[in-house]
Amino acid sequence: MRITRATEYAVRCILFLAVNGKGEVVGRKEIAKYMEIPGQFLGKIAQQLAKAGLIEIVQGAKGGYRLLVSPEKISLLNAVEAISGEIFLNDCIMRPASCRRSATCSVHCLWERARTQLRNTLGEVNFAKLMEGESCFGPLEGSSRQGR
Amino acid sequence: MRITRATEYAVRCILFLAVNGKGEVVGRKEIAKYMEIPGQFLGKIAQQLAKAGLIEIVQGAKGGYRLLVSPEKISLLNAVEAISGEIFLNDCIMRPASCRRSATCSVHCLWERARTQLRNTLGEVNFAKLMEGESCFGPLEGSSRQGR
DNA sequence: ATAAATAAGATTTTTTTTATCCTATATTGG
DNA sequence: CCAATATAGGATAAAAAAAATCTTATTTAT
Ligand code: SF4
Ligand code: SF4
Repeated sequence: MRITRATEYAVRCILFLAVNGKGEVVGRKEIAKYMEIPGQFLGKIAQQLAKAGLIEIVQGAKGGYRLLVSPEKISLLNAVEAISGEIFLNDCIMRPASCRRSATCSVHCLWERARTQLRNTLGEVNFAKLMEGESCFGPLEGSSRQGR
Repeated sequence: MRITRATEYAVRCILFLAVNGKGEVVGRKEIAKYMEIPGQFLGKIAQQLAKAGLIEIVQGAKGGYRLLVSPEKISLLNAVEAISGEIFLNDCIMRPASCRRSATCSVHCLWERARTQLRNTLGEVNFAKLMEGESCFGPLEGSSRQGR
């Protein structure tokens, strides 16, 4: 029940690009160095982010990555799912046919609820917020009170 | 971002024991057959459930497993964490020292929030509810409105 | 005693994750 | 145009985690 390292790296990468300004090209090595990401691995991750339309890859000397979408329009969920694919918590949520009980299983329903809630929480915060660091404090707007 | 098969099996096992009644000994093979769990694998899982104090293992002929705790006192979270250990969503939540940014990182805070929320959701439902199947419908008592 | 059942440790197999290697390609600047 | 610089992209390797099974030992009912 963990996000993968690749996902964590992707979040850091987007965050760094966001801080440097949307549209600004930042070298892969620079990102890797500052965000402590294995350089080549970042390359692979960038490919997926590009495929998801979040960044553009600029080749050649002075190449690097450029954020295509405004930070406030990228949610943490977008970043996570761009790398790991849609979040399901259990196989039966992804493919109900994988378990013959799924239609009537009350546990199944719980997973579904937990999943929706998790996705909502991650979907509520965007990278503009994350840059500011404000998301640490107070309740998220639009969400009913929950923890902290 | 998935629960493991072992965890899913553990949940099924407890559910089956709960349906058969607390204190009742049910053979491992019977559980495995009805709940479609690889028999020997269930043995391993049972060891962990026993270590967590949820079940008792009864050896010998007519042996099997016996639920030690009332279904209403076992939350889904208890079952999950008995097998997978405490839920953290990211390494930095488990060991803040693993990332030097953790003290000031706003993403870190988000993971913390998501984690708390997830654990709360799983902690709110118990196996008595799951047996009834009621947990599928309506909001969970005690929780502010969320999804569905 | 014997048969029936699980325990427990070791081991194997499979899958996923993480990372790197290598050749190709694009871009900049002289 | 050429050389230097950087990333792309496919293949592969290494490591870790998950899933399952094998083997021998132990326990208990009859
Ligand atoms: S038993 Fe329920 S929760 Fe488990 S896999 Fe089947 S449908 Fe999903
Ligand atoms: S950057 Fe933030 S979220 Fe990522 S590991 Fe470090 S503290 Fe955690």
